[in-house]
Amino acid sequence: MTIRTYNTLSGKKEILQTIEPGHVKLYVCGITSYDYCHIGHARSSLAFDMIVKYLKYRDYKVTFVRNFTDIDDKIIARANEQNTTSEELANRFINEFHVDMDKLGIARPDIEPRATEHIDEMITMIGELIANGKAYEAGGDVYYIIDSFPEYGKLSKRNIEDMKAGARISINEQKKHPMDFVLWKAAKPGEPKWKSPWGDGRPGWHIECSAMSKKYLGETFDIHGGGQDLIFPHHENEIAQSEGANGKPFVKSWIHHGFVTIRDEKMSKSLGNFLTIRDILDNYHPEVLRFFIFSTHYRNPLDFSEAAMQDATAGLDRLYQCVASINELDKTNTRQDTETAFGESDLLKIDSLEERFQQAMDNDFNTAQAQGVFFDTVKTINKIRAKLSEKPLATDIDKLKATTSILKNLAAIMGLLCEDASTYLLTKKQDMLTNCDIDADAIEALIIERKQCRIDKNWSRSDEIRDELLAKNIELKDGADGTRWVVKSK
RNA sequence: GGCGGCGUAGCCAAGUGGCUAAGGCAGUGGUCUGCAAAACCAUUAUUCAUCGGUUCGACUCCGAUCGCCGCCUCCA
Repeated sequence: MTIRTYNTLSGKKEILQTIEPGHVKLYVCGITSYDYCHIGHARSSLAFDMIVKYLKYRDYKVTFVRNFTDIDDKIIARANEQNTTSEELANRFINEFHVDMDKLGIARPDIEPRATEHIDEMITMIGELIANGKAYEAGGDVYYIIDSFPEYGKLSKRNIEDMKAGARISINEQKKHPMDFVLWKAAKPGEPKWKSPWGDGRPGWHIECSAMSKKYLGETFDIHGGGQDLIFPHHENEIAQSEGANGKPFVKSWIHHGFVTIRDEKMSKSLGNFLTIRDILDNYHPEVLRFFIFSTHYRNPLDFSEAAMQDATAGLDRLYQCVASINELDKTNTRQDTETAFGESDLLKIDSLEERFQQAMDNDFNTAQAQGVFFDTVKTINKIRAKLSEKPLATDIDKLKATTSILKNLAAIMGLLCEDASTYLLTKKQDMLTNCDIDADAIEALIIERKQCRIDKNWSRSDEIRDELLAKNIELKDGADGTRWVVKSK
């Protein structure tokens, strides 16, 4: 089996063929660090975290580079507002980014290069572009000559003439062609600046990724990723820069993920429909966010809502409850005969779990389908669990435990089921209890009272207790081994 | 205006021309329960925005129409 990924450049799903056998070199555009991260950033980080984890699971070596843009107009403007330096501001939000990523359980990339630490590499590349006749200096700025790169537009599938018609390009007297983009910006008074052959200034946005990817991954590498909004102009310009300077293909395959929307609109500060990762984690377990993000394919838009998060919570709980119920099985009272609870079709489902998971994930990382495979398996496990007699077959228990173990390993690729199941459920229960009008001891006391009522067949008082607790969101579950309680979600 | 994408059940969401159109949430009926809950079983799209076309056969390919979204300025 082979992994196939959708390549924005070709517009098709393609078989993953790495330049160096068994080694994927991946570059992802990271954040501009001037504010807290929102759930769109979370989607980006989570998508590539999942991709890296899956590639490793499929035995690829992965070199993963994700940059920080720590110098740009927004950073300078925000630093001025806050009476600080752009360096301090950028560093502060890089730290906050790491705090959020750690909470989400996202593994660090192998290399996290910062733009300001690669000014020399950028200056070198800009020099090469000027030497190749693909850039010019004008008043301390350096611009890329769009017309010198005939393939300009090949990623975003647009042509220069059409874009001129769009007429939303700001007029800049310095530019020879309105679409020429800046490689180096002359410093304005009071702005951070670096020395260069064209005078003091700072790099344009796009050049950093060309320079840093070259340094860490080479002139041509396997996969470059980012959000769909980066296709144009950022990634288009990166191609022009890198291929213009190196004379070699830049990237084999481009992966772009979709947006998180709120009420079907892209999040943006101007619309005020903006949610930070922290806002979400205040109210939801990180795995709920992960479950939600991976419930659709990474290229589709994903609409955030409280209802969707409740659905995700219910789904994740179902997975954890299944794992917990199997963990609780013990083999102290088992049989050794051959009357298995597994039917033929059950075995077929159970035994094909990993293969079906791989099929889904090999197909452009189809996490939504993979989640379907998980639930299909959970259904089978629950069915067998319900069929087990009081004295079950030892090998049946082994099989159930082996299956949940595989399930957990596969779910971990999406960062799901990473906690101990009973700990997750218990913690959740305790968290929810703090919002209830009653404590655990009082609940236990009522359960004991109700137990006696039930022995006495005093059903009215027994039901009264149950209703009383239910009014406080506590739900009772009578089982063979006594009564348990759960906090009902709203 | 140009380009890209989407439209599958009440909601969310898979579906790489041919097998019963996955799965989740919600709902309904049943099993289990003293009654419930959970779990399990069954059930919920003769149909995939609409209309045409290609094909022996299309949710899947092509064209048109309608609706929604994104990019074309910073953006994950």
